[in-house]
Amino acid sequence: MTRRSSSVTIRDVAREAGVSVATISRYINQSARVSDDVAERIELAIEELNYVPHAAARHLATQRTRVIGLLLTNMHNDFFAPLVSGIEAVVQHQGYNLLVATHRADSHLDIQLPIGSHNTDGMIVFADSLREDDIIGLHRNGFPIVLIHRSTPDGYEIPSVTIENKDATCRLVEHLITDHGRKRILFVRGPANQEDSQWRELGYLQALENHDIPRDPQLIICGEFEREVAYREMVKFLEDSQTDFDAVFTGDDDSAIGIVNALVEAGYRVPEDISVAGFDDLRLSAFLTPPLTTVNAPTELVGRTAAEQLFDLLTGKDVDPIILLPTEIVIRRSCGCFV
Amino acid sequence: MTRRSSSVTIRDVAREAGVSVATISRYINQSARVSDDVAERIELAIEELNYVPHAAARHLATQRTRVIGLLLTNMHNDFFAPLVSGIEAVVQHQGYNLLVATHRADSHLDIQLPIGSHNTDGMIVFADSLREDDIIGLHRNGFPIVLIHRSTPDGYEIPSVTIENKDATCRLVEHLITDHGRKRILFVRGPANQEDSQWRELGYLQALENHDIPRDPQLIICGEFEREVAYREMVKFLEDSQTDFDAVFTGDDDSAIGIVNALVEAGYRVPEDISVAGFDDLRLSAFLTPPLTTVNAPTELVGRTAAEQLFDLLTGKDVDPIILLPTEIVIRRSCGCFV
DNA sequence: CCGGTTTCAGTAACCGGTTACATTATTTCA
DNA sequence: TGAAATAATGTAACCGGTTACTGAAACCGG
Repeated sequence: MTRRSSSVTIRDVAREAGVSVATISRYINQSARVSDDVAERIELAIEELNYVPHAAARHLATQRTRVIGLLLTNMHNDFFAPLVSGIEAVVQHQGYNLLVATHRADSHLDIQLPIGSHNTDGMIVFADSLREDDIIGLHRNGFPIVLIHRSTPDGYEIPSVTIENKDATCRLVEHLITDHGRKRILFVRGPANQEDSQWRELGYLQALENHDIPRDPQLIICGEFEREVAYREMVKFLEDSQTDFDAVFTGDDDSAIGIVNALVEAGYRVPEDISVAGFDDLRLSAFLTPPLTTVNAPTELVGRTAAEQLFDLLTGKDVDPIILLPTEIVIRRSCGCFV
Repeated sequence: MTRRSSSVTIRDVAREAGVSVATISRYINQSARVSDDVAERIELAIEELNYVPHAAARHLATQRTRVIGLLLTNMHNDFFAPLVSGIEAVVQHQGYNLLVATHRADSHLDIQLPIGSHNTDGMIVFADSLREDDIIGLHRNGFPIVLIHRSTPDGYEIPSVTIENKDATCRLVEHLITDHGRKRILFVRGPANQEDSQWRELGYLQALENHDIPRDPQLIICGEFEREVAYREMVKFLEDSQTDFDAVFTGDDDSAIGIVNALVEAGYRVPEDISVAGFDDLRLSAFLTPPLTTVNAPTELVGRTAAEQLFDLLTGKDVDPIILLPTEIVIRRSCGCFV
């Protein structure tokens, strides 16, 4: 009948220990010394009553949630496991909690964001999980944000952690050209509005240009960074297109898997007939048959770095506005090399 | 100087709209009708002031957080992506948020759990991420819990969502025996204290027994459900052991990848020389070369189901104490079949 | 026209912590 | 020895919502 919840509060503990609530609070938060005698009684009372502080009450009083948010576009791609893992490690180390949500930038704008200043102390925003004006809006309100796999909007200083895409892609495609003599290289692009995908496409085009290979729009198909989509598109390409090709560069490893599968099913040998290279270096890429030549993206490090940036932001430390993490070409078998 | 945060509160909105805070609250929560006139003024005031309700204050007043917790052992294995994805979908659909944390059952017990009754309305506990007495303790306090990949402790009615392990394993191993004539089947087990691993081992042993094949302790190695560990152990086995074998069944697909890799490196052909089969049917398993014969575990469904169970628990609905989701054998190429 | 509902809105007590300020006891040191 | 500094604790006002209770106006049937 009474509204009082069954949970034991700080006042119960205070009564049990024979001290004031302030003292309990100070003891718990170590915010001031308490005498040994009192400390012991408090310890006992807490034990006795099985007291657990009420998070919401604490958040309300302190105006901090000790929670940080992570906004992703989806969670089912294997790419996200190390990303979340890296973030989680830092968050846990800092004694914070991690709130995870998925959201698409294009979704109904008027609905309330699952995470934001109302329930987290700061957030990490992945790629195009949030519209630019929403990001700016939050930032303008002083809400700490770190962007990953997405650059800072012009004119704003929102820290961002990205990886080097273009140059590595260019060098890897050049590897296909110079070391394996490939000239007709199919490019499998990702989502149009995702920066990683755009940079990788630029790197691909750059490599062609560097070697005076004319670009052929026929040689670009769209895999959406999704294995199944890439597989389907590749099958369709093999059936419909008369365009011949001798290599495939995919903007992501996940697609590369689908591509290789489609190729093998169609009777091509990888890498003898067709060289294949990807981007990401997923945990599984080394174990594929043939092992996938790719670009290593330090995904867990991206997560870790972004989380650290965010905590620097929260503690008022200086924060690098832009962090560009290096990537590294990983030569394996799928391009044609013997390793 | 003042402690007052810069954020706008419900009282500001009330003043702006010329009504009381109660009315604002009622309007926002749709907990009672307000006249159209008032509704419009409130809407305007909220817009004008850019008001966002303070989550902690709301939680404190309602004694609900609208957050559910997910406790995992780690996050880096690809297995977790669909699991989390499934949970997240339901949680989002219910208008809740998802708090994710990792924890090991064996870690220092006295440290406060990252999630629990203090900051979530309920939680989903994966396998051995939490000690049995901690689970029971929380449950005794009336905290809603759903277990996944772990059965209910004896004598308690904590809902659990698990998958059928033993029978499917048995049948798959029998497939290796009867359809491919394998008799010396290596088993790669997972963590000793994980139930899935235990059941799969029982299924393996059952299959041997059904076909009068003597069990050989030499033919069991430990892969810990980790690709790299399985790889290393397999390499070691190939170097050290004189024991011959003609098939490998691994308790999980992740290990199977490492196993195949070790076998291929050692000059074996899969499946011509050695049949390989796994368990899980990870997204990538179909794309491996050769495609992996395995048992399909409905991992996303496990997540979805567990989340639904938890919400039933939260809303006082009847909850199945035990849900055992069916698994299905998936025959591909790695066992030796032509598909 | 009148008592009884129904509808809409306001007042203020609460949720369970934190912390500024006040108070008392204990040292410290000239 | 006594004034000042220090240490340990208590009191009560917050934090920003929700909601039980109350009151006023509108509505309704007879």
